[in-house]
Formats: sequence, structure tokens, C-alpha cells
Amino acid sequence: MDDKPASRKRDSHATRKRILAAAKKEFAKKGFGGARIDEIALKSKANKRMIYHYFGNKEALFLKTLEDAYIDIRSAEQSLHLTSLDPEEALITLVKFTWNYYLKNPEFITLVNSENLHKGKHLKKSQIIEEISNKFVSMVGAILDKGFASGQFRAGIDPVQLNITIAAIGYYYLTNRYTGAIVYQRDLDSKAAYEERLNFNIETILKLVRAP
Amino acid sequence: MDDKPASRKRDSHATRKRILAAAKKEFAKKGFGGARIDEIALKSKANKRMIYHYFGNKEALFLKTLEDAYIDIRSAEQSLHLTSLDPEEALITLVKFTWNYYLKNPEFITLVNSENLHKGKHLKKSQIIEEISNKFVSMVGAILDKGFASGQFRAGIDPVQLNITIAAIGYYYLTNRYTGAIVYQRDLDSKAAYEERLNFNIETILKLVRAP
DNA sequence: TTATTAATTCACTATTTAGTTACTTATAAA
DNA sequence: TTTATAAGTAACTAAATAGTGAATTAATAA
Repeated sequence: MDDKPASRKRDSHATRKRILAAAKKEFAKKGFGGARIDEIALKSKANKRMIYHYFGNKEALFLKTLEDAYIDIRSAEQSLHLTSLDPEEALITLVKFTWNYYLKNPEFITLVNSENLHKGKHLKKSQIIEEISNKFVSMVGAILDKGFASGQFRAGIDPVQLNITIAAIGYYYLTNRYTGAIVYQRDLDSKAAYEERLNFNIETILKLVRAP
Repeated sequence: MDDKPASRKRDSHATRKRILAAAKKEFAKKGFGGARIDEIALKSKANKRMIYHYFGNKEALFLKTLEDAYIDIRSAEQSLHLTSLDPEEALITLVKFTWNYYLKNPEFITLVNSENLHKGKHLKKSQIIEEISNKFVSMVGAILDKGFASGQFRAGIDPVQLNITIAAIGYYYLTNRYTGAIVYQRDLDSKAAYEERLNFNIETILKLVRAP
């Protein structure tokens, strides 16, 4: 009758996953310094000892959490297959994707912020990040080349600066929407506000790249 | 002869200032959660008890630190007297100022990041922020109006979105330059890199506002 | 069945932490 | 000089914190 085995009482894979999921939330919510290992143990329903058993210490756990976050966004970007689109359409898609990814994965932003607060000391130790980032930059470079060849884009646009700008205009708005709402005395956190900002961002990028 | 009084052994004003200066550094370096009151006491050469005497608790000290940071940048902006400049020149000046302020006051960025991690809970309690921010937004609005009247700028640009964008393209680059250097495998932290980015940012803003 | 391996738990520690109690002492006004 | 006020200090606490030693127990291979 019951073809599912009784839920395993010992499952290192599942335990690791639960720990990483809880760590992502905790680090994202409170930053590296504010995050508590005891809280991660509690939320993951793992014994605290297991965190040290699998990940070593708080810093190594943070690095693994951060690596996973980068792997997730980069593989999502790859699956957009932007190079097969019309160049302008490709950039619009990228701006939209970036915005929506940040919006739906707020942990990504706060993890990266926390890592930058520590001047990249954890990520520097990572083996995997450079590889997955390379593909991404060259993809945007290819879009720019294609757009220049077709006469849609102007020449000499640096793909790294463009990438940074695409990230910046979404990332900054979302990460700073709480102080922004106070400073600008405007609701920046509603569906309508999100839509307005995304349209503004698309316009910004298109005006930046279009041939005169 | 000696018209300066011998340095007072009791000087509440000086002590408050030393505490605030140390708090700014400590909160900026480690975030709210990572900052340590004992460290602030040590660095300010004040007794820890004085911190609680003058500021109440860690959260209130953080709010005061943050308020001072906002007051500083807003008053510096006011003294640019942008509205008396040619509109395009005014925007270029603002982009340059914003960039250089962030560059020379890295604490501002990390304090604001930390506050946003906590969803603005401290700044919400502030009385003073809204007042000083109002002036700023209307100043940029006035520049845009003037530029439209002269035919230099296009119509319908939202000053709040423009402000956010001007901040974003500088802020994001600088706050994320450590992970950025790893991801993009490029030195983002040199004088040449700064200059390149600032020029790119000026270009971005001008292309965004210029009349077609 | 037995031995081995590894997942898991429990109880613990040394240190750090925000915040406090109770005190001393310099300053300035009356 | 006296006295009130406020600046400053020392010693403390209760709770939290990252990290550990050692035992227990479930799964698996021999």
C-alpha cells in the first residue's frame, strides 16, 4: 500500500538543504553580523552541531549561502537565451528579468550587500564565481555587437559598465525603497510603483544604447 | 596671554561628538547588528555609561548617527546652488557631486544600507528627515522645468525617478565594487576606474533627459 | 548477525554583549 | 565657600553567542 518509504530519519542531503534555506533567510534578514547560528538551527529544525559538521563555521556557511545565490541568478540568466533575440528586445528582456529577479528574490540583494560590507572577503575565497560570471558578461557583449552591426546601437559601449548600470537602476531602487519612501515621501513599494520604475528603467537603458 | 581656556576635563559637547564619530565608523563598518557598543566606547575614549547617558540605547544611537549623515549630505547639496546654473550644467554638477560625496563618505552608503536591511525602522522615527529632503527634490524639479523651458530637456521627466537614478548609478557601483571586482574580474577600485565610471554616469543621465 | 560508518543529539564552555547600579568628582551659580 | 547639577567612572549582571566533546543511534556493508 504505502510505496513511499517511511520518511527517513537520517538524510544528510535534506538536512543540508534545510540548513542552507534557513541560513539564506537569516543572513539576508540580519546581515552576517546580526545573523545567529542558533536561529538558523532552530528554523532549519537541525541540531546546531550539524551546521558545524557540514559547513565548518559561520563564515564558511555564509560563503556557501552566497555562492548558491549567485549560481541561481546566473543560471536563470543563461536560460533567457538572449543572444537569439533582436538586440533591443534582448536588452529589454534583461532589464525586466533583472528587476523581477531582485523583486522576487530579495535575499539576493541583502546577501550581496552584507558581503560588500565585508569588502568581499568571503567571495574572494570562492572557486566557482568567476567561471559563471564570465559567460554572463560575454553574453551582454554579444548583444551589443549584434545591435551595433544592425545599426540599432551606437558604437563603443562597454558591456561591463552597461551591466553595472542595468543592475544599479533596479537594485538601488529595491534595496533602498524603505529609506527612499521616507526621503521622497512617496510609496515606492506598491505594484503601481514597481511598474512605473521598471518602465523608467527600460527607457533609461534604451536611451543609453540607441544609435543617434 | 592664553585666551583659550585650558582644555576642559568635562565637556559634554566634545564627548557627544567623539561618541557620534566613533559610532558612525563602527556602524558603517559592521552594520547595526555587527556593531559593538563596547567598541564605540573604546574608540571614542568615552566611558560606555556615557553612551547610554546621552543616547539611551543602541537603536537611538544608530538613529542619531543616521540623521547626522543625511543632514550632512543634504546641506552639502543645498550649497551647490544648482538652480542658478544652466540646466545641463546643473545636472552634470549634481551627478559629479553625488559620486564624489559617496566616494569620500563611504560611511553614508553603508549606514543607509544597514537601515534598509531593517526596513527603515529607525529612520521612520525621525522628525527631521522629511523636511530636509523636500527641498532637495524640488530643486531637481526646478532644474528639469528650466531645462524644458529652454528646449534642452524633454517633457514629462519625473524628478523623483531621475533622482533615484542619479543616486543609483553611483551608489550601486561603489557599494558593490568588492563583489563587482570578483564578478567582472576587473579592478573597479582605482582612480582610473572611478573616472571612467563617472563619465559613463554623466553620459547616462544626459542621454536620459535631453530633448530628442 | 556483526562491524563500520556517519547522522544526530545533548550538555557544556569561554567569551561577548547590551544595558545597569551605585558611586565619585569637576564645574558653576548663589 | 557652599551647594546643586551634571560629567564621568568602575564594577557588575543576565542573557546571548560561536563553537566543542563525547555519547547515541540509524543505516549499510561484510
